[in-house]
Amino acid sequence: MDQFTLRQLRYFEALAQHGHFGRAAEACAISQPALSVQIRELEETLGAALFERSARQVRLTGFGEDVAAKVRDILRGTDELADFARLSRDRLTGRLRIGVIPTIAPYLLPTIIGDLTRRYPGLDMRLRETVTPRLIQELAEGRLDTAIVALPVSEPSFTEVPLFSEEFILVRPSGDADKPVPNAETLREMRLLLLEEGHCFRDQALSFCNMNSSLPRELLDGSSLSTLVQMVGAGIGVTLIPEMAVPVETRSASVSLARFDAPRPSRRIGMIWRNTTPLADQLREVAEVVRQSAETLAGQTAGATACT
Amino acid sequence: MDQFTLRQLRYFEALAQHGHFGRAAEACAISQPALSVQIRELEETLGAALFERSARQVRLTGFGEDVAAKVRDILRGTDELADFARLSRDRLTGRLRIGVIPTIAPYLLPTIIGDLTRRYPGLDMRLRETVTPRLIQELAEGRLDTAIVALPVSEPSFTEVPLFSEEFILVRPSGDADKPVPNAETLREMRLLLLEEGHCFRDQALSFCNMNSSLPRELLDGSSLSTLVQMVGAGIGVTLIPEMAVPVETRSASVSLARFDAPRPSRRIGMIWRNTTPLADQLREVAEVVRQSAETLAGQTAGATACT
DNA sequence: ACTGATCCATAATTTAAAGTTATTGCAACA
DNA sequence: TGTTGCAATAACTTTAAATTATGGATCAGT
Repeated sequence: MDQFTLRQLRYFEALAQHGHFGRAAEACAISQPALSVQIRELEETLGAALFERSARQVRLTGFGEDVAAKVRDILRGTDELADFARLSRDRLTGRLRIGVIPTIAPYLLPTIIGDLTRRYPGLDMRLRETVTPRLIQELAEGRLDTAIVALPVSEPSFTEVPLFSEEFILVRPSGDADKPVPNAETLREMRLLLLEEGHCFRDQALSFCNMNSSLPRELLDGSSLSTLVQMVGAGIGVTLIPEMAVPVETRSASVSLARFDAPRPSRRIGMIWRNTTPLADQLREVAEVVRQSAETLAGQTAGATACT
Repeated sequence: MDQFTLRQLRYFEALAQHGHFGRAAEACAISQPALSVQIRELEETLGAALFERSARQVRLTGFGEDVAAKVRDILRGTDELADFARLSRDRLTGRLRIGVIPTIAPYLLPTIIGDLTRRYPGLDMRLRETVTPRLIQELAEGRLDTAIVALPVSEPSFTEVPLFSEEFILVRPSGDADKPVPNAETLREMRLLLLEEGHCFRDQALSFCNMNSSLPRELLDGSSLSTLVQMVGAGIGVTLIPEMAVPVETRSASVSLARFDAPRPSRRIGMIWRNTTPLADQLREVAEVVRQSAETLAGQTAGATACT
């Protein structure tokens, strides 16, 4: 009899309240002897009598009263825990840490933050924007719950679900508007402005041109799509940006936009999480919300990208 | 699986701390499968995963972290309860409600309060002074833990332990100092001042004179021994006071004291408590402390009562 | 004072919970 | 591609907690 049990504390509270073994036992839905035994064992564990049993009534001892106060606190704590668990059940709750790559975050987040907050009130959403390798590392270390990145990631310990695809749009100085749209080969001959190393979008663009990322090339690296578009506007070169970035990034710059001819370059965006995460079910829901948000966003964007 | 157990919460805390089933199980001094099962059952009870088990580590989920905080509170509460019980064990502790009759209280209490406080530090002593019938009622109702009264009480549901006997001292106007000490019969002819009805000492005094308490008599009732002695000093009559009251009550009054000849009137003072009280062992200790206090007091008093 | 009713404790037994050892299965890593 | 580390599962044993039945004390009413 090393330690008391919660069950004993519940029985104790019932007996303290009813002052009667039979009725307290009934309230606990057990037989009277079961209650007697548990109370006796609790008293043995604590080393002192909790109740004084006289012929007509059962009442708390002074010690019992002190114990009752502490027991109340403990049981209220367990009730709170049970309530908390019940409220959290089958509901995305608490903290959700989402990582997003920089070439998606500025365009998608404003929409999905609103949608997710509406869908999951009370959710403590924490967002992190950084490049894919960091997201992968933080996800693996359990410092993120999920990430929105370009697929495939091909980490066997991660689950990937596709969200949507987006094309790459050519951004040229406005004077080039009437020139023919280059294909992958001709694009290779042009001064192509790209994001600095580490960004997956840089590799995706280079891959479209069949160029090796690590080869030393004569290109200027920008730290954001916004910068790249500004540089194009200044006539320094051309660049590619993902479809989703078009409305935001070309709002104020005087550049011309063009879709490529087939095979059009594009990338697949998806959500990833650890295979082992217990949030998988909820994350699938989140993915669906994000997919719909992106779809809506693409619809609104369609007009702005009527650029060929 | 209605509710979780304290055991599960302790295992949960261990696993949260160690992040490893094997080591946590070792810390809990159980086998690893036992821990696995209890954690699984806790998760089922709460309705959500508490840990994410990946190949190389076990870590808390967001939900698990929230639960861990609440579990900490609960377990600290149980620790406190266990500590409290351990400290209280085999030690008179908490509240002790002692009733004392008015013809004892003023003389004995100053001494025994000190002695008991010294003997049981931290004891929350609560004293009540009233007449025996009330003490008996409150004791029976559980509103007192024990009482110091004149024996016998002869309540079958109470245990009595004798503490000491004390003689009744005759108090006469100082002018009567040289008169012969009356016996029970001659005392009956004198104007005897007594406490009002309800005080046992009144009955004891009348009993000494073989007088019936309820008979209409020409006597003045005082509400305290102090008043009676003052009245005697004013020459209104004579009275009896218990030995123990002598030093206090005759300090400033000009009265003469006399012991009776045999058979000397006296009364036995004792402690009583409910047969069912779980404090019986400790109350026996308390009785011994009180007995010794009274003995010491009687020794100091002896000189002042050298009055015959 | 006997009698019946009330009520808690104890005993014997059954049922449920928790623990054990042995084994399987999955990932990670060399 | 084994090998290893670690948690899950299975089969079984032990311990804990329940049940029903019974006993003994106390109080109330005849």
